[in-house]
Amino acid sequence: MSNRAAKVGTIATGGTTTSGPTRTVTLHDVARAAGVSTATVSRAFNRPDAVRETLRQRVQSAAAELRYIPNDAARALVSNRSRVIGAIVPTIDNAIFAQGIAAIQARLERAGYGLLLAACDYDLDRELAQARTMVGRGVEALVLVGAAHRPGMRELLHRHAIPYVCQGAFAPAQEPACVGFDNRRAAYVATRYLLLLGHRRIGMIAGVQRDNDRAAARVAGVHDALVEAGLTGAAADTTAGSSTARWLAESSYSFDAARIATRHMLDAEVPVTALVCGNDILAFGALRECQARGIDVPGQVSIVGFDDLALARLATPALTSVRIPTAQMGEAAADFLLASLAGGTPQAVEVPFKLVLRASTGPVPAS
Amino acid sequence: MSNRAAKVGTIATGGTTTSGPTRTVTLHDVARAAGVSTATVSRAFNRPDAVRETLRQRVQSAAAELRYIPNDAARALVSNRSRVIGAIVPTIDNAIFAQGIAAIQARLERAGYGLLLAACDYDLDRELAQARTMVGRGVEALVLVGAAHRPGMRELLHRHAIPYVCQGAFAPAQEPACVGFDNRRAAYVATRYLLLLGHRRIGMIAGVQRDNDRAAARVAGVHDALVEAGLTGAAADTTAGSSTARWLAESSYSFDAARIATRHMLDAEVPVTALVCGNDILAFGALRECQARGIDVPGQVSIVGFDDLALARLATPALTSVRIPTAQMGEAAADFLLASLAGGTPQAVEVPFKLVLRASTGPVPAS
DNA sequence: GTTTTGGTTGTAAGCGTTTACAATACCGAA
DNA sequence: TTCGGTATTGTAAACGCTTACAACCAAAAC
Repeated sequence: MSNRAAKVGTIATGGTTTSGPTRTVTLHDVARAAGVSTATVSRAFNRPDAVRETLRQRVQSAAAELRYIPNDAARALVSNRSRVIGAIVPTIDNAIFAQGIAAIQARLERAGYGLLLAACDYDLDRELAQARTMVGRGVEALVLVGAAHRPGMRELLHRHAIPYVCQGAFAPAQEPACVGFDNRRAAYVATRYLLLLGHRRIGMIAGVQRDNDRAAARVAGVHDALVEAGLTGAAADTTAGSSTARWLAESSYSFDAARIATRHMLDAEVPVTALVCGNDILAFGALRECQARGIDVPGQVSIVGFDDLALARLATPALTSVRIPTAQMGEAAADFLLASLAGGTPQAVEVPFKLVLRASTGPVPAS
Repeated sequence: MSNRAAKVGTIATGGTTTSGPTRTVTLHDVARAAGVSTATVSRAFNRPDAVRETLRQRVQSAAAELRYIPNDAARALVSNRSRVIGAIVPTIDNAIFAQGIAAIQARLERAGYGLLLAACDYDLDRELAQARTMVGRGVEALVLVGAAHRPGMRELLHRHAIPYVCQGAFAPAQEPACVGFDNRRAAYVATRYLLLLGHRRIGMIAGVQRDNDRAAARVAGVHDALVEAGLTGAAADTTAGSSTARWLAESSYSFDAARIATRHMLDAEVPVTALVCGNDILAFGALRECQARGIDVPGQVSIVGFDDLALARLATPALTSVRIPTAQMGEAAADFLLASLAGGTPQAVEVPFKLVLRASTGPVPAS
């Protein structure tokens, strides 16, 4: 990148005239104004102790006077360091990701890095295309969400020696560069809780599994618990809609879609008494659908969400949900990258999740 | 920016070996492989019709073979175009801004631009510092939130001839480059509604006004309506805590802070029967505080929010709130910038707001 | 007094692209 | 056949900055 037209204005007088945009102020201009070489100016900024106090001061004031702003494009070109890191998330408009991005941005800013952001809308092909663009733009590292990506992604990152970290899923076996939690176990834990409450007819409203390993892992976790409890065949297909997976409905992550999915589940021959949802949005949809039908939650149906959004505790009834430490995860992801850039080889980090019990879950109804 | 170490690997064979990162593939490499000059390769990419079909093909396949990715830092350096736009928002972790960012990013991506993002945490000094950094990084344009900024901001943008747009506030008189709505009028309309319901003791839980012109405008809007109704002196100080502004409490945008502010307002000698809140987060805090005290909403106190977050309609009671078309606003902001970059001089655009009536507001209690 | 050493500063060579400008090739017209 | 004109292509000069290397200077060491 580089500065657009800029300003030198009145070099001679050095006055702070408020004239319009003029030529860009370059290292050269500062050097001339300070009466030194460009090398000295560069050093004065990058390795202050390598230049004599007096000169440094002269350079600093000349730079300030001229309102010099270094051109990072030139700097990046020669030093091969852009000081920018990229992040590609499924969507920005989901508090989970927004919080993660916020944490990452804050951490990176403190370390002097900028954040280039893109949303792939849960489309891995698009994710790869965006990654390519970002590599072209010179990002020094990349934050990705989830452990599953197109094969080309690994190759791209590898060929360009770009450090990266997969956020939101802890799967060191599959992907050593990850920071997250065990989605499968979290879903398992949530389901176990329902089982403990006596529920046997447990259904799941899951997110779309295609291109989403977290959604798939959550389905697997619920399945694990059900199988363990002898409630479904171990070989049950976990593809939504398959004849063997009556307990599972897939839905896009939208409130209204979730209502529809819930409707189908509620209309089944043998209605469920509990619902595990792939995330809180889905859970709210399920909750609303139940309420619209006059089904009491948790009296007749218990609902468990996932993500523990801020609304979870505000809803009525307050939603039982799996809490993820998003900010902590974002910080850890940023630290992971920063460590890689510093030449280290950071280890995968697992953050804890926690099932937060609230009012949307209760014992299985007597009937 | 530029690519980090990369790959040439086996130029001779051109094979797709999966060797580790090697030298960066440059225009030169492609030119050599295709047997043409670098100029031709460059043209083949940037002005395809300026180079013969056969050659273009040769170049394309050579580039693909080598997995060439142009170095945007070099391109930016010489062409003075980074194809990156910056955005500085108060916070990413607020659905209002997240949605705006999402819309902007999507629109920019379609136009071939990247999005560099930063959050200033409602601190205008920090905003200015981040803007400087972004200018250094070479952003071609900037999206800001709100119409009020430090004086240095205008100067910076002007000197560097960087197009920008202020989002979230429509105030063409103060700031011609804006896309948003009239916060003051929106707050006025919300208050008028409460007045129509018969409320006379109306209070406001506002966001921190310092460094936040939207928050201040909303306070002004409520004030306008109160004055018009003869409910407070026209000269009333709108600074929270001032002796003349008993109707106003300021709070940071957090649920818990809002509860505290509400508590104070509720404890006043003459308790309010209605509360206008600076945003929905504050409204939820107020709602919760009321519920915790056994105060019925809207039976005893009516509450109006601002922003109409997704949770507004999910809360119990559902929240009456002012809806802002965030996505539309984001798109408009992006279009504004794109138009500026194309050399045009786009006009300020005003987007509509709408008071969405729900269950948290009702007629003033009989008492 | 001369040499060494170490700290400062300047010189200049790139970094990978774009793009004026020059050079060349090809076309049809005269 | 020759000439002007029009496509194509190549040559080479930036773009603004970092940094190896050389040059220099003063103080310390001999």
